[in-house]
Amino acid sequence: MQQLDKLDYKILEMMQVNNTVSQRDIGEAIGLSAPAVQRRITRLRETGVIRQDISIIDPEYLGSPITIVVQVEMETDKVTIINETKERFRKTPQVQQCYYVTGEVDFMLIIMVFTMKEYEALTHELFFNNPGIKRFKSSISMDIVKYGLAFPMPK
Amino acid sequence: MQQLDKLDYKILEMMQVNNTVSQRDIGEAIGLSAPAVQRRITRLRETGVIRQDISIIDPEYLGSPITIVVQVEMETDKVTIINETKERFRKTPQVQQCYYVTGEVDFMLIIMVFTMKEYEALTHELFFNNPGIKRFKSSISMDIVKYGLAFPMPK
DNA sequence: TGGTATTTTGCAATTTTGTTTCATTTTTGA
DNA sequence: TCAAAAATGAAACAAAATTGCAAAATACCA
Repeated sequence: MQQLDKLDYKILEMMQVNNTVSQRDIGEAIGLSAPAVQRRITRLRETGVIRQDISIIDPEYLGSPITIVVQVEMETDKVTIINETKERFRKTPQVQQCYYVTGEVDFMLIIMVFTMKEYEALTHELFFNNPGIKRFKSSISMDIVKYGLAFPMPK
Repeated sequence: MQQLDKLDYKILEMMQVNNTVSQRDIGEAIGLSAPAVQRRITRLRETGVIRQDISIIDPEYLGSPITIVVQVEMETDKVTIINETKERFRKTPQVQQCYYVTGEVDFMLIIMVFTMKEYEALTHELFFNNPGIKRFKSSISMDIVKYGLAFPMPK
């Protein structure tokens, strides 16, 4: 993907908040025709700038969701162990996000489950059954103050 | 919103991964006509089960994004102070997510910036200029292992 | 259990949106 | 300055979403 211009930024800015706006409306907002907008969106998707298009679901309507921020400390820095662990986290559906971080701990996880029983089982699966893991600390969320993936466009 | 049924779950399951699939395709996958799917989606949106529809953008294409997990500890538990702080986090565009958590710290933030200068300025704005905040700890992400908001449907 | 009211559904028609074509304009690079 | 490449808008086209309506399924109550 060659350099993005200001029009691309504006399109991304709109779509990272609402990707159901029509190309006509986007075009009107930024001063382009619908086909021009459509070509840009297609290219943004093909090149991976737009990585995914999703609905954000409010889990409150599906039960009593429990969000937990988990800090994971590893025994070792061995690349193979780290990579295996990453792969396991990636494949676990309850893990919404996983960051490999600097500092005292190695991983930060955002996990969502619907019961504590489910979380307990998950900790066994993810942590206790994994010899590479030294310890983990769970912080339970009492309030999801902000929830999204949007960020300000640079410059 | 009255009780969701299995068909709603399936629709949500599909759309939380890709909300550009056509209603016809969804209908085919779950055994409903396109209009039936459309009515369900409309209701899911109106009632807030589907909270938002967005494009996920890969910030790598816009510069050198820096993701930071920040743990924030407050001086006090006073509700007004806590609420003001929540509101500030909510309104800050660089804050992607904010969880109010149990344990040693009070808030967990996922922050994205494009330069350390920007982060430094942000810490002043959010933390140093806020007397309610006792201390904060930044963990810089070296690798975003997993990145999303999807979760497994219950049951 | 039987009957009625309510809701949900599919089909067909309509409307809106997305996509393609093509000639023109703009930008790029030599 | 000029030629090649890229991007654009208008119009035509295709596909998707939406609406109206009658039939089927479900829920409710006597």
